[in-house]
Amino acid sequence: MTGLRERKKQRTREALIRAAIELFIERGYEQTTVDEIAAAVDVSQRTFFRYFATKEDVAFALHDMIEQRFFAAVREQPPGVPPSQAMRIAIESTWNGIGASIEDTVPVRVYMRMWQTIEQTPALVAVLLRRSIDSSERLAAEIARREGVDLETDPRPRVVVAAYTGVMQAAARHWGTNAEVTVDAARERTMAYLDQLGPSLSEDWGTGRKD
Amino acid sequence: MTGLRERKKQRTREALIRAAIELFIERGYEQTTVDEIAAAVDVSQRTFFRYFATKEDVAFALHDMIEQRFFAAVREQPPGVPPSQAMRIAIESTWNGIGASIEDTVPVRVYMRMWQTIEQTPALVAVLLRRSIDSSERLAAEIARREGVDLETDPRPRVVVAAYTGVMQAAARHWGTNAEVTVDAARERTMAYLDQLGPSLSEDWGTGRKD
DNA sequence: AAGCTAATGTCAGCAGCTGACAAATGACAA
DNA sequence: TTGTCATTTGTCAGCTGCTGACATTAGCTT
Repeated sequence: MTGLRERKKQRTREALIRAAIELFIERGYEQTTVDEIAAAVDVSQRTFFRYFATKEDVAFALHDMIEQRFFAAVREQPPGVPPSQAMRIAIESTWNGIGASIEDTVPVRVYMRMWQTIEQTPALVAVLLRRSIDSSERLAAEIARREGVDLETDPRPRVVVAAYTGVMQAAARHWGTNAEVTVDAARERTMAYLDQLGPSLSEDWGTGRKD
Repeated sequence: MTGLRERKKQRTREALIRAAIELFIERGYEQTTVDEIAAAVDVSQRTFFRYFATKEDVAFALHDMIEQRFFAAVREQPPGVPPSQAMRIAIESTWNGIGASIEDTVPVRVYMRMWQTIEQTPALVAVLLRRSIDSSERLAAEIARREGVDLETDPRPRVVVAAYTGVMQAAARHWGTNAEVTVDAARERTMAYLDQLGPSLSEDWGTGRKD
């Protein structure tokens, strides 16, 4: 189907991802040199940087694949489903299909461990959040399209998206710092947090306030 | 009052901040080398790194001062004020007192321009967001304390904070990319976004949806 | 004035990343 | 099959952010 050249490139790319993630998990992101990753795949350092613009990029390769699925899930929601619900459903379905997204490259357990490595590495957390801005913008555009409102004049698309991604990030942070997380646990935690969004904004939390 | 040594250090520090920010605004963050900043203050590069651990840190020096004020404003809110309202008030009051926070070091207009530089520099955006995680955590702790709930078992403190900071970041992003922003405009934009939080989460946006 | 300590300078070196050019390796046609 | 062409890879040299080690300077103390 595709030429030998294409396939070879694809293989090199996946090999770099696997080698990098293995090393990152094993000895930490900052403790791993690009030279080491390149050496593990028997490729020059310069070649690594031709596949990935930065060392960070290879750390997010799996994440990128999964995110693609999420967007597809949002687009699949029939019109009429309100924004917050569409996002909720897409989030849940992405969690459920996470295996299908990456299993060709790496088992899911490896992804979960890489995720923890990300959460525990400040430099990677920074990059993660930066990337989520771009995603948020794209997502807001999709919501605006669905609802037939103008993204430039109506703040609501960006606001819902901001609130949701903010809450999701908080959830991810929470389970990302615990030991040995399963997909199920992560999904549950995420959904639980989302369910709290409405109640948390209400005036009265209805608990014994100490004043 | 304080020794000559102390004062000299303080002066060096402020000189570095001023020089750095001037250069960042003028020719961009990435286009400015640490050597240039150090040279502008007539100090060795090594000395720069003794004042600021990273080049990024000096870019956020002003931001840090203002954030301190924000936390003070939150703590000043009397008990009984619900979390979302306390945050709202503190945000507004921080905007109003922004001059008092930094005017000793740099005029407010310079801060606004530096802010735009940050927003337009992906690497700095990343750092900004990473820092906001730490702030969020501290803020959630403060909210939990005010409301007398347990931060570890009750997700609501982190969820409100996440929603609020998510929305604020979206607002900042919006005005941070426009040309020549005033404090007033920025504050208005921020508050407008926050006001949309509730409505945006409601099921029906009540607009002509095209389906 | 002498001695102590904190701040600064100098230098050497590592890691991430890039440009330039040469070498190797698939693709494709004669 | 071979020769040409385009793409990919390797090599090398160099810049920038950042750090450790050690020498030097400058403020503080008695």
